[in-house]
Amino acid sequence: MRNLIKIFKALSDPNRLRILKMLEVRALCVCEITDILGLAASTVSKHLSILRDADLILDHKEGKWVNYSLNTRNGTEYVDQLLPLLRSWLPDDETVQADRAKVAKVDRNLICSTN
Amino acid sequence: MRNLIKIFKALSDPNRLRILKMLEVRALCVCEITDILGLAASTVSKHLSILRDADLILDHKEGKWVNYSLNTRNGTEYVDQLLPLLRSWLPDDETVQADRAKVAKVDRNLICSTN
DNA sequence: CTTTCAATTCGTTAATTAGCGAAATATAAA
DNA sequence: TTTATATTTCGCTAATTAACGAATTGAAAG
Repeated sequence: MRNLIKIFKALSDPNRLRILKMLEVRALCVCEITDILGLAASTVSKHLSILRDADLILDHKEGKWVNYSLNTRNGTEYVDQLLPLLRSWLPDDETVQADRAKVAKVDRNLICSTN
Repeated sequence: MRNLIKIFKALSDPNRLRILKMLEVRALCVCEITDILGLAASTVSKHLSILRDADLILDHKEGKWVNYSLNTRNGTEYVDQLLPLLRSWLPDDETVQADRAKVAKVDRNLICSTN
């Protein structure tokens, strides 16, 4: 019950849903997500930790970046069943579509650092 | 997005999950649920209104009682897909099992009023 | 070794939420 | 009509949470 509640809580925030829908396109680092959402980096980091604690996403370090990706096929029934559902949902949401258009264009070498 | 968030928020509380799992057994009135959860009636009423606003449950008046039931086949994709998943989850949860045992025994004519 | 920069942690604030009891509604029974 | 009872609404309090900026951590580059 605790785990399930943790997952539903993680899914109960619009910015976190936006992150998950962006990660359906491809893995992203924190500064790319921060740029697209337009939030403080610390806020995004917190959102990502909540999604990670719920086992919805995975993080893997790559140099000074941390890449986050969807935790598909992670072996826990809740996540394994919810992520495919989420993938089929919100295809026409304007915010989601705009976010995805940005994901396609974003270059982390331009976005991060040089500003 | 708004609707989906509303549903996930509704599912993010242990007492509300307990209510949904009880309603899988049969429809219940507010005082039966109140008795099983051991909360104030006003608190339970609020939980039920949150579940109803998310379209997860339905209410139908029957005399002085209000019966609540799961909103299966309600035609909205989120609820139609989530309720069956929820039904398959938490079968071994101790609290859920205890609640269901009480549901089987509860008689609203004994529980409510006469006390 | 020092600097740079992505990311995280910490402390604070504003907003949301679960809980309660008291008061208000609404229906059934007397 | 009056009384009893199931439910909801209201006002309050304690706890949780999302947001920010500042400070810290950790890896890469100079």
